[in-house]
Amino acid sequence: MLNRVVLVGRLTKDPDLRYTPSGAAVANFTVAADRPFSNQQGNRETDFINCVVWRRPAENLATYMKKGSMIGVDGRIQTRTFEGQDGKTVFVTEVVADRVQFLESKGSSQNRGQQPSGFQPNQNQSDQKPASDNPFKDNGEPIDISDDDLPF
Amino acid sequence: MLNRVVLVGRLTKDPDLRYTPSGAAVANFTVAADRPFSNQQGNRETDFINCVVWRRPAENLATYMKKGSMIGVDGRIQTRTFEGQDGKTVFVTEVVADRVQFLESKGSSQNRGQQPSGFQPNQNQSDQKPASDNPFKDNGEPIDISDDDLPF
Amino acid sequence: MLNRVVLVGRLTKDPDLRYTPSGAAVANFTVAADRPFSNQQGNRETDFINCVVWRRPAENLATYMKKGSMIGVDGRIQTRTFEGQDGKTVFVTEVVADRVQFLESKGSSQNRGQQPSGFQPNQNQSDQKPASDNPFKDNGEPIDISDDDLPF
Amino acid sequence: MLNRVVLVGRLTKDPDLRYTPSGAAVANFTVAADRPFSNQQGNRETDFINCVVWRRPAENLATYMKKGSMIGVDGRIQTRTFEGQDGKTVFVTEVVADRVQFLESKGSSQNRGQQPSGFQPNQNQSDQKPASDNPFKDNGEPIDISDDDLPF
DNA sequence: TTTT
DNA sequence: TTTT
Repeated sequence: MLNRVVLVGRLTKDPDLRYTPSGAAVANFTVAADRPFSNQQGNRETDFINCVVWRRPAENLATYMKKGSMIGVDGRIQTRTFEGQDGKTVFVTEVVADRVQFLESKGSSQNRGQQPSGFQPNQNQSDQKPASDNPFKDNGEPIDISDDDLPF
Repeated sequence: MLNRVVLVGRLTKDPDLRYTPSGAAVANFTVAADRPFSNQQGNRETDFINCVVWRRPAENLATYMKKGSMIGVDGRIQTRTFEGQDGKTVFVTEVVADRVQFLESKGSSQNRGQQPSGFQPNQNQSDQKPASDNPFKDNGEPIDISDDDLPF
Repeated sequence: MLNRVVLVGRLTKDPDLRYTPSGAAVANFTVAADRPFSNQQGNRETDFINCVVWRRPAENLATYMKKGSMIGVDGRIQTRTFEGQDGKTVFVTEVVADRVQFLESKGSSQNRGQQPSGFQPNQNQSDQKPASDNPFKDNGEPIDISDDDLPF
Repeated sequence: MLNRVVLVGRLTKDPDLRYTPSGAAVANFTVAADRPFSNQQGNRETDFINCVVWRRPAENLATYMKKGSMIGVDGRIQTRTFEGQDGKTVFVTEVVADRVQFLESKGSSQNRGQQPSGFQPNQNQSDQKPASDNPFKDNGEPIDISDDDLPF
């Protein structure tokens, strides 16, 4: 009856932006958050937390943040199940972000080189990623996500 | 680099208390947290969030709380993987509780009847649960949990 | 740029419900939250955290919760200043609740006796509280709260 | 009984590091956190949240972070009172940090010019601040803070 | 007493 | 100005 999560960490990959049949934007992303203390072997571990954000913040995230960018997430834990390809029920635990805070735009050097540094939208994605043979993955076209997942 | 979770909800079952080979107590439990708003079909959904707590609070949880008890959890999200029985890697996302707050001891009527209400430890579990044929599950004996999972 | 608070504790007094000139409900209340550990003198201290909630949840809080009731609060810290009666600037730090969760309805015995226990609205407040000679305090009439404080 | 705060924002001034009579380090600082949405007049407001951190993290904060640095704070709300200089009781609400996360070391240009950019400790504070005539303020000597405030 |  |  209360369910609140706050994360600060880095994106493990570029956000994956898609659209529901009804046109709602949804972005999936993973936050890598280093644990504050080291384990018994003396090294610090990292949690890789799957997150999802809907609508306008989803589009902003995909525009401004990329692999390695540091972000803050304010949201809640959601659990859901779906039918796996082998017919088995798959259990998913993920964070639904109410708000995403951009904490760094991942400067020039890690920016795939040719990119000027600074806070520029990644408009021409065609320069940056090889064309996908999945026509639904990289061009913002509707894919098979149910509108039932919309949080509000 | 920041990773904080706060939950309030009810236990979906009695906490599952075990011990590592080195004798550290660990309790697994699931918190059911109703979402505050209803979905498009007009009904409220629930998230079922797997949690783990170590050491003394694990023993207290198993002693005082049971299926249906309302608790608060202050912790962090942890992700880990293990080898499934089919050889595949299983990904787990769960909450490691730093602190568990007892908000209700689940009063008499749901207390399997014969129990007096109030805040009594569940000492003689033998009255309450059928004997398990897994000798490691219900008597607090060490089972196969790695001490590597100890958070500190 | 991220600002999140979660509290669980008890109301130190009945919520104070008022209305802005434009008719928006606002309730002030204080949450007593015991610290988890005891101090050097061996006793546990308590934090008394001032909170405010707006609109419908404000009215619900005033209807269903009272002094001693346990609640959960999900919100953010707000700071503001105002001119004190001595002309000095007063600094206020309080929690603005986005959501308030009722965790207990404060059972019968503490319920001013004549009240049946359970989850009944306190409709006829006139039975319960002596009439105030401040006409603005107990009858829901507009008082001097600025609409500027409205969070959204 | 649960009391958790997470903040991300910028320091409004250099952290104020002091020591208790028994030698425990304590740093006071204020975090400026912009609200996510704009008010009715169309501008975004900011909350200025007073915080305190003890021991080693206090010294690290004072060493590595300064006015304008972005930090994350994981802690709890604390309220306390003290006798004001006019004999009146003063009420304080502040955040006690369990953990402080450095999110930016405040690069060169804002670094008072002569400082090389990067993540260097501010060792020779004498270059940066005018000598104080209060011998207790800038040299790490014990001042009048009670050890009673120590959180653990 | 306020940061970018 | 403090709750159980």
